[in-house]
Amino acid sequence: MNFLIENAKRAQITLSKYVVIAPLNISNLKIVGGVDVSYKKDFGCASAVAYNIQQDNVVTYTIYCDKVSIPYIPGFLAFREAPLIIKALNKILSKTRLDVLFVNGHGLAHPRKFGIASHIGVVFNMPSIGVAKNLLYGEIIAYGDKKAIVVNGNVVGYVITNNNHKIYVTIGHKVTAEEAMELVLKTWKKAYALPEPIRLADEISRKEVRRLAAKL
DNA sequence: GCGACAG
DNA sequence: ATCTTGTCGC
Repeated sequence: MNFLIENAKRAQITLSKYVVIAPLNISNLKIVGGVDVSYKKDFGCASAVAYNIQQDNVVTYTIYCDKVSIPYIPGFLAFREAPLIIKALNKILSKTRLDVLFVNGHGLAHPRKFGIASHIGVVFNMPSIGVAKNLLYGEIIAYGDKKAIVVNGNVVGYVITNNNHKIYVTIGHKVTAEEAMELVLKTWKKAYALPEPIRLADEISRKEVRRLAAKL
């Protein structure tokens, strides 16, 4: 089966209508999830991590690996990674609840306002936030001491810095741009390039890919 | 046509 | 994202 970009575009445009931008009320949040995928050629491993932000520790985590058939195409990352992420998420949701999910990539800072963070959030009807190391779409506008990520005149997220590290935080689903930024700042340790839930998912998925690749 | 381009 | 060991530096 071939991957048809025109069909994928229509799917994104249609699904983007289901994205909700609303306050999450992050003050009492406890379990923050993080997901990421690592690869070895066309073999990928997704990891989902549940992180307790009140106790600063990992509650549990899951892994799901499989061959991937769709290549990385800018603007269509979700079609490559979502199949693995969905499996890892279903596994972790059978063990714990997640109050919000951090996804490695963008949410509304996307040509069709439907980056992978929004995609996963809508599919699971769960609050989600995009965390990316590079910009895909949108412009950066400084407002005082903050740098907003703007798409079609709307602030969809913020650029935040930590030592030498810079990350782009955007609305995925069921959260506001300000809350997304606050929540990421709250889980971002100074020594690392990414907030804990995603940093750990990245570390676990990468180790798993290497472990399995060594057995081949 | 040219340049940009999450992971 | 990944290819890739040890090594230079804070």
